[in-house]
Amino acid sequence: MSKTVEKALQLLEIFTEEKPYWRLDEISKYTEIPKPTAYRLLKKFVQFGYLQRISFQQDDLVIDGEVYGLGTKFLELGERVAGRLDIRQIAYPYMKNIQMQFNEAVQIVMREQNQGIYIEKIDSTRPVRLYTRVGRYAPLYAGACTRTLLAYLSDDEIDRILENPLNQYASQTPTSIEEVLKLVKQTRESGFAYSDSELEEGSVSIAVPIFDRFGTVPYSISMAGFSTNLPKEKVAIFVGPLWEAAAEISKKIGYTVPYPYGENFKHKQKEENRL
Amino acid sequence: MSKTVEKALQLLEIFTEEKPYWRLDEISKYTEIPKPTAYRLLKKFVQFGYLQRISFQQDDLVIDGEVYGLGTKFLELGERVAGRLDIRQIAYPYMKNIQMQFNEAVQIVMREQNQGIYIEKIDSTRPVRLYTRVGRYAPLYAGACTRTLLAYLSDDEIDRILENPLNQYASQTPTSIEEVLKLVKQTRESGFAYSDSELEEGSVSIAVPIFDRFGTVPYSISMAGFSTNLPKEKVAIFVGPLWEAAAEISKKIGYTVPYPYGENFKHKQKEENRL
DNA sequence: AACTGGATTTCAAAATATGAAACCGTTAGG
DNA sequence: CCTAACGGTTTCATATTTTGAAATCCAGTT
Repeated sequence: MSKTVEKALQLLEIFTEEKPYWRLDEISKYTEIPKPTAYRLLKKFVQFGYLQRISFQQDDLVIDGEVYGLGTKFLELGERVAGRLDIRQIAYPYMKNIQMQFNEAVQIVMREQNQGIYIEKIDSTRPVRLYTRVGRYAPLYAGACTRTLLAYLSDDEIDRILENPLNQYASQTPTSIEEVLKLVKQTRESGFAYSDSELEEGSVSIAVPIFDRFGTVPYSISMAGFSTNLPKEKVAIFVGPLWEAAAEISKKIGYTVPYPYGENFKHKQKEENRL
Repeated sequence: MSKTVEKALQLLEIFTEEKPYWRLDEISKYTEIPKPTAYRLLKKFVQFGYLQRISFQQDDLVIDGEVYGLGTKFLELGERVAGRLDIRQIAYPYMKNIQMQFNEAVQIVMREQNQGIYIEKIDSTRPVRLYTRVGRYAPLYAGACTRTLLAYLSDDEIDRILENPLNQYASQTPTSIEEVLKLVKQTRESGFAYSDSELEEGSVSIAVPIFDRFGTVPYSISMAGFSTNLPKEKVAIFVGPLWEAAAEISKKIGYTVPYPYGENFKHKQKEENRL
């Protein structure tokens, strides 16, 4: 059912970061959708603003050219989605504060079912710096920010999520359920997560949970950079300010219990949890 | 042709700022698409992440609830579109500078065929302040930022654009072609545009053009606020810094001719233009 | 003038969408 | 505890749409 729409939406999927612009016959060949069909779909998407015909004159991009690319309608609708995440406005000053202290990238990740999504970021201003992207999805089991989200789910939910196969993204991505559970346990005990080369080779991040009024952890806040600047031995230096920020943000979104910095974390966990 | 996809995309259009969340049978009634059909379309959109099922527990929103709303996929793709507009990175520091000087909202608008679209903004921090939104579309004939874009098109293009009917958005929206042309002429002669209550009642904005390497005006930069803070008599105070910023930005995107501040603007216009 | 690499259009066959009606699951009311 | 009401979901025969090979068009080349 809805095969036509499905085909249409699959067509949209090819406009990736890696290859954002396509000509009709490339699309037709790549997707194996015959030219006339692809043509008609593309035309509809253009009509609605989801795609645009673009061309490049040197570096400048001009509308109505010969290749297809994502349209500004996505900007519009993306902003509309962003608008309802008022955590962003709340968190921003605290993020800025941390970024100014350490000049590392700071980001907020939100849980969305079995994934995390970056919903706000501030980049560092170092000449060589890590880029994170708002809107990027990441698995819950790898990387500090998403693992923080995972750690504060119930054991049952964690099990359910870990039923899906684990991908190896970089040299230190945990590749077995046991490894993930061990890291989850660590996070629960220490109250923060540390990752090095789990999602991206050479990139390190430190994350702590943000609690909402129900005591669940819908968001995490993290710092990310390279291991030279964020070595594991110095974690304590960074975790403190992150906790402060997370505590303030949690309070503003309705968490009434005192934020369980470090030591206290452990007995926050439900009794029946096995980890 | 592509009726099915068309219907599907029309369905997406109902998720507006005014009514962002819908239940299935509301959708069915409102769009007059029978329930099973709407159901199947919605399901596909959810599957691809363009829509989400959401519910509200007090103020918090929870995934997998009973109403449909736009999905975070739009955040992702919106950021991707934003990424290719590197004018944003270039312009941001200059925008910030102006915002700090006057504490008014500052925005960059880009021309996209017959419309303008807000692609970057900084809000003022005043207690009562104007909100602009990135991703918002505006007509070229009304409002200072878009009229600046209009003014630097050729007469022919202006005529073509003004063939479309003019909407009245607020008390001062120009409602006849003559009015628009008069304002265009003013803008061309003075090198900036001023608007008061053209798009939104009570809101004022002042805009100047940003030139690219071809000498065309793909963007404009503007300040916006309320008439108490930005009265017409004091325009000169604001235009200067805006020109400075626009000149710097223009230079950075490849405009090699000296930026034609005020007086010089007039003879920049092509000879054959009638205005 | 002929060629080429693409984008469009055509049209009958084939696949898909359609929607009235039935069904299901949860909540509300008596 | 039963029944109603109200959504969401599924069914299935019919009707509409999609489909895509081939033909055509169009704008640069050669």
